[in-house]
Amino acid sequence: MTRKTQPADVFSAIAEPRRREVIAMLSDGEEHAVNDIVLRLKLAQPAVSKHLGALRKVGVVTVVKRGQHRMYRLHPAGLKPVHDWVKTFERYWTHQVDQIKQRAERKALERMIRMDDGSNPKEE
Amino acid sequence: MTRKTQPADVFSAIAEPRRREVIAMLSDGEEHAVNDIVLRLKLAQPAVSKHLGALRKVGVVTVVKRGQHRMYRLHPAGLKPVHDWVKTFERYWTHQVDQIKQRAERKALERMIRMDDGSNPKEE
DNA sequence: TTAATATATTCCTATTTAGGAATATGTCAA
DNA sequence: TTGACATATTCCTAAATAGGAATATATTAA
Repeated sequence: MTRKTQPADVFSAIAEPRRREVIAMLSDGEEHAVNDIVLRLKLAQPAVSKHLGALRKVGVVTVVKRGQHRMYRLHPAGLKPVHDWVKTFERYWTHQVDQIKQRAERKALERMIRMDDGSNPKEE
Repeated sequence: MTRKTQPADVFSAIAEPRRREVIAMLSDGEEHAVNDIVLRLKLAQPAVSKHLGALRKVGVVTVVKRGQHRMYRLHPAGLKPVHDWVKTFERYWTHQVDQIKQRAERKALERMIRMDDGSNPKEE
């Protein structure tokens, strides 16, 4: 897992494009041996093991020993924190965008009229 | 923005916890001056400017000059790539989990019976 | 113009971390 | 046991990057 310090949270874990590739490959819901991933993604074996270790540490994949292979499988629940976080912004690109923008613009206008430059931390 | 090299994509941009705090603060949909954010999040001003620069570069915030202030506003559409990506896994933690698991286990069993150790890249 | 305020940028440094090379560990087959 | 294969780990190095300090830039006020 690239030495000692690994992404501590799932947001950092998925920031790595290769790890998203690994996730994509595992998103068929099936088990895959490390070497399958090595061949498919054309990465070095240690690199794959490290990425899988990182994903495992944040709960995005699980592993079982099966013979001399370690079979990795996606554990999608590990991605739920990301989903929940970004889902709170979903409404912005659906129908409520206009309302929100209008509210913001109205308030901004108020501020301009009042000449309130924000140097007083009264908003806190 | 922390020197020259900045997160090139939105996944890396939101990996930073402070930047998610900035996003949270802007998620009221209104404009905020840099100094508002400095005061609210208790970060140094250069740090905030750098984070805002990173978020702007990936399209998560927009900025307008207003007097001597730069007013930043959330641009939620910039988060859509993350949303779209993670949304493809939504089904896993809803109702279809069992079907997928069962299919995976059936296939895994086939592999075991065939003693297919995966050393032949026939899956490609 | 000068001073004050708001923000951005540059330089520097420390930390994080991805990848390569080599090696270690573990499992199976002969 | 020995050898082949599968995977993990360690060591090293290079790149990315967060933050601090100092400075630059821009805008407004006097």
